[in-house]
Parts: sequence; C-alpha cells; structure tokens
Amino acid sequence: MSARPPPPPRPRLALPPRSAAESLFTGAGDASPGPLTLASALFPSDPDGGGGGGVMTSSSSSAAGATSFTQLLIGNLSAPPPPPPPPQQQQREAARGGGVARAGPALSVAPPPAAGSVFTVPPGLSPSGLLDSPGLLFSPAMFDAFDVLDMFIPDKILPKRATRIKLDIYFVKTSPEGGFGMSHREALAQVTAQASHSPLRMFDHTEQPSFSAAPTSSEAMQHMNAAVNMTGISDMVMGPTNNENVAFQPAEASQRYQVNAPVDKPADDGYNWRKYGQKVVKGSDCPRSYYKCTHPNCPVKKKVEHAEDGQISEIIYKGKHNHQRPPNKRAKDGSSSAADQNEQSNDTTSGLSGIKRDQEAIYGMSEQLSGLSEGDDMDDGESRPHEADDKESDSKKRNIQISSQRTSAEAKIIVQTTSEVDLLDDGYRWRKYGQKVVKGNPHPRSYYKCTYAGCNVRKHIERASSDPKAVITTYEGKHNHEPPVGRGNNQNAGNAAPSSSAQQNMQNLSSNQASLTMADFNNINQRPIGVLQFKSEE
DNA sequence: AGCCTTTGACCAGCG
DNA sequence: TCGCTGGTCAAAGGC
Repeated sequence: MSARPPPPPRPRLALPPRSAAESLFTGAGDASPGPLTLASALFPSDPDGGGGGGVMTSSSSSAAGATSFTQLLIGNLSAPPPPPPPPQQQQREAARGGGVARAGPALSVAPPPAAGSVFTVPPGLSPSGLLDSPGLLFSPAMFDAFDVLDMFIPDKILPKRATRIKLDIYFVKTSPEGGFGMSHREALAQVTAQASHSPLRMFDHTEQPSFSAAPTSSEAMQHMNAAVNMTGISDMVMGPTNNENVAFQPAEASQRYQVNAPVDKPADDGYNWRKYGQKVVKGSDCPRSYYKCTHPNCPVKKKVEHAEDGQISEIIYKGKHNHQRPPNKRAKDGSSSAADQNEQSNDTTSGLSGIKRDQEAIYGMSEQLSGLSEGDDMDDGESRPHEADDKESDSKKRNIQISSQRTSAEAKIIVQTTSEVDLLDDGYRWRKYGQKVVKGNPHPRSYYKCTYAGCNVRKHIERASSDPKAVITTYEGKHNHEPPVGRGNNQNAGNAAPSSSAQQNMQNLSSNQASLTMADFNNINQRPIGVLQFKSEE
C-alpha cells in the first residue's frame, strides 16, 4: 500500500440504529416524511447505532462528526472547497471502489475506501453538484450498503440481492462523454409531460395502487401553454440545437440504442390497423381492443384499452413492422400527413394542435422506441420498419413492447427496454416511495414520485417476469415544471454548473436535490415507508 | 367492392 | 381436470 495523502475531511453518512429506522417503517404518523425528515431520521446524530459493513454504515467512529443529513450538507457546503484532486487520483478513487470510471467533468463519487467506512463525497463537491454531475456513478460497492438495509426491511419486501442491485442502480447516472445529448430518457420524460396535456383521469391499476395525480388548475394552464408552445417530439428528442442522435446507454447491456428522431408523427402512427378482437379484461370495466397491422405478413399488433369515458387509456404495441409505413390516406385529397412530412423532411413544425401533437409525440415515440428494439448496434441511425426484415429474429428475442397511454385524466407511457437506468433517469428527479411484488412476477415493481415540490407525477418501474433486463416504466401524471437544471435538458447544453453559492445550493437542495439525494442514498429505506404511504395518500 | 368493426366462440396458458 | 383469463378467430354487418 502506497502512502496516500490523507483525504480532506469528508461528510459522512451513517445509518441510524435499527430502532430509528423501524420507527419509520411502522409509520409514526399519517404524514409522509419528507426527504429531509427521512434524512434526519436515518442519519441521526447518534452515530453509534446499529449497522454493519457496507458503504453507509455507522461503524466509523468518525461518523460522530455527522449529525443530520442536512447538517452534513451544510457542513459540506460551508467548508471551503479544497482543490479538486488530480484526474489520476479521481480515477484511482473510482477504480478503488470497483465503480465504472467514466470520463466526465470532474465528478465522481469517491467509493468507499474500505469496509466499514462511510459514503463520502469528494472534496469540493456540493451535494447538488454531486447529483447534477454527469459523470456521477455510484460504484457497485456502494450497493453493498443494502446489506445493512436488510436488517430493516423484511425479506418479503426486498427482492433478492442481485435484483435489488439492479433495481437500485437506477440512481446511477452515467455519462460516457461527460456531456449530454438528450437521451431517450429525457425525451421520454418530455413525452410524458406532453402526453399529459390532456385532461387527466385517474388510473386504477389492478394489484397496484392507484395514483392520484389530479392536476391543479395551474398545472392545466401550464400545460395548455406548453401545448401551445410545443414544437413536437423532434424537438424533445433531438435537443435544442440540432438533430443529435438520442443515444441509449443501457447500464447492463452493451448495445447502444439510438434514435434519429423523426420530426413529427401523424395523428395515428402511420400504419393501417384492423381490429380483430375486443375483450373486457379483468380488473377493468373498459374493453381492450386488439388490432393487427393490415400489411400482409406484418406481425405487428397493438392493444388499445379504453377508459370509461371512451378515450384511449393505453396502447401497447407488440412486434415490429416489416414494411414501410404506407402512404397516408389523406394524401389522396391533397393534404399530406404528418407522417409523410416526417419522412420527407426534418421540419419539426406542423400545424397540429398541442394535444394532437402530443398524441403524435407519444405514438411517434413509441414507434421510434419500437425501432430501437432492433439490433444491438443502433449507431448508424434509426431503425426503421423496413429495416426489420434482417433483424426480425433479434426483435423477437427482445420482444420489446412499447406502449403509450393516455387518458382523459392521466398520461401513461410504457417503455419496455433493456435499459433500466435510462428509464429512471429521465431528466426529472424521482424519489422512490414504494415497491411491491405483484402476482405472477417475481420481480418487484418500484414506485417513484417526482421530487419537485407540488409535482404529482409518479412512475413505476416494473421488471418483466420473463426477462429481468426488461423494464416497463409507466409514467402517471404530468410534470408541472421543467426538468431540473443540471439534469435533463440542461445537459444538452453542457454540464450544468453547480450553484455558485452555498445558499443557492441549499435552496436547490432543499427543494429538489436533497430529496433525490435521500432517495438515492436511501432508496431501500424508503420502500416500506412508501408502501405505507400508499394507503395514506390514496 | 373492399375494408373495417363488431361480437360470440374458440384456444392456450396457468394455477 | 377444471375454471379463469387473455388473446385470437371468423362470420356478419356497416361504412
């Protein structure tokens, strides 16, 4: 062991004694604990509590210096930032923790130097900056902290360890280049927001809590405005400056999904469908319609569920078109469809109304993402339907299903892909508030809520029972805010600089980032709480 | 005439 | 084996 300069003082996070954590799980009150409340509860001033090995532990005596999480943050923010370590040191630190060191702008979460140490933040790094850091990546070793959490959470709630790691790697944020083009996750988030421009309706899911995401009038107004100003999915996907590809960066898979986003989509998805069945499915009073693509030998089907008010509540695409999009019927009478326009140019504008464009965006996104299911190498551009022939087998293997859902009350988008990280890191900040293992699927669903104050958007992430790598993310509600600075869209314009002042940092932190911080640091901690929240919130 | 929807029946998977 | 459920078929009818 070569002598390493003693690191500067770092904030330390410590798990509370078991009793403290249990007190949370047992539900001390109806009110859901806020992130900082959780922080205070989970990171009490008493550092001598239980816990064990792992990243976040209280075994370190130096943890006595840490009081509350807030104080930790304050302390970190207040301390004059020492000069950042040289890049070599950062890399060493990243490698030491077993994490994936990625080139990125000066940001890495220092992995635990040794068992029994605590989660550390590199010197000069503010918590908000940490969260916003494109290069942020929690090392696998950090997930060992879940060992500690095993003490607090019943086995029935937590999945097996391996799965847990996968699930909670969600808060890993990767940036291969340090800079961010708009990723599909961000585009997806925007799609979500746009998808929800329509009046909202409550979803009632079987075997899962229904989410109340009733919009406020201000939200509705905001989205009305957004609808007016909306420029379409192409803007979302391509980013503000150019037609950059949208790169999918699955954490576990090596394939790189990529979308050269078409500009706009027709009101329908551009294909012709024939309804071949309708069924009332269990748990829903609304019928589900089954459609096939009318193109000969095209295997694509879609299921459309309707809400009670007759509006489409869910669309699930299955399969992939093995043909080109047929000419739009409307072209016959002289008006080219958006799909036609889309194929003819990259013009991002159309005269469609916001809501209609919204719907198109969903369909378009679905289609684009559906194309993503093809092949492992998407680097060369969009996988279009007519390219599917030689990739069909691969498509079948992946069995990617993309669905977009909208109702009069709520918008849902389901994307099943092999990438989990992308789906979680959609540009917004999420707090995990629950998890549930549903019948027929050994993998738990995870429930997330947007951490932005007053934002009711939620999403749940479900693993396919057949393929643990396949993740279905369902968005519910609509964001009443833009993606937080430093994540999401802002990443397109480069790396968001941390707030210049500690005060600003704390403001940001208290409103959003601290929430995410705690959600990230205590993902599992919050699960049981979230389960309890289901009842109280509904 | 062609295409689509409707709708009851049928099939397959699963517990 | 039986019942349940989701998915599909196919005849009939409508546009």
